[in-house]
Amino acid sequence: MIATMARAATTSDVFNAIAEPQRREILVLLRAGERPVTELAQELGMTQPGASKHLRVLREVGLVRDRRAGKQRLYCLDARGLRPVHEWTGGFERFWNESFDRLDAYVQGLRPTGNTE
Amino acid sequence: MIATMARAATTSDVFNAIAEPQRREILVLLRAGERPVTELAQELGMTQPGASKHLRVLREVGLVRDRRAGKQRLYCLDARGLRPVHEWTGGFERFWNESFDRLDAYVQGLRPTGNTE
DNA sequence: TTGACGCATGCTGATATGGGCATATGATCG
DNA sequence: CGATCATATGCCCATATCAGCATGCGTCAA
Repeated sequence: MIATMARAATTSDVFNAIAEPQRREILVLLRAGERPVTELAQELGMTQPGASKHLRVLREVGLVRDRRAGKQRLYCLDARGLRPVHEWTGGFERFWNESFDRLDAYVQGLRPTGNTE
Repeated sequence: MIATMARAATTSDVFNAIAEPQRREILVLLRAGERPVTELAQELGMTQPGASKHLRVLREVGLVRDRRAGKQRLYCLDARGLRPVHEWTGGFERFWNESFDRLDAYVQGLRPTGNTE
């Protein structure tokens, strides 16, 4: 393993897990309660295998848990893993609240990412 | 664009930008104030080209801005882009605060009293 | 102008990823 | 047991990504 390691495995980090838009959508959907794979896949317009793969990643970082229910497997949210992310970003709160010296003016013409959900 | 698109470009999404541990470290360092590339590279134990590349990604999603200062190029934080992330994760706050009905028990590594609802 | 310095880029190699698809695995029912 | 739904996996492909290295480019000093 002198390898070059292109990137830390997505499966090992919550930050990476939620870097995927579709995985974020899954999490949002699961706020409404546990759901079987097929239903999630359908509501998000992805294939069943696709949903399963994303769910696996989410499960491996602990953001979701699964439970057997007959033939189905119900996935439910375990958002505790998101807390570190919330806190980490929170560490920058004062930097977007305080109107920087001249930062505000400087950046006036920029367009924030604005990707809210 | 018939492509299979393996993943949304990192450069287009803040979530992706902060999925990289080293980039997060850069952001943390920049809270202390603007810094030239070489200094960042040195403090984070990465090569100068490496730092430049990460800084580029951060710049393209708007998390940092740069300013010429003689031969140097000073990078400074613009954390506003982190706000959406903070808010998105915040949308899950109640899920890690409220002690779920039986979630708490369930997850604490034990079996519920057979009370499966 | 010539260097030296500071930083950005381009290129390569190894690997991680996500999507599509076919198929294995599991569980339920007749 | 065999048929069938519900999921998980394995494979392949195209692409994204990261690290290392060499090099291009702009700036400042002599």
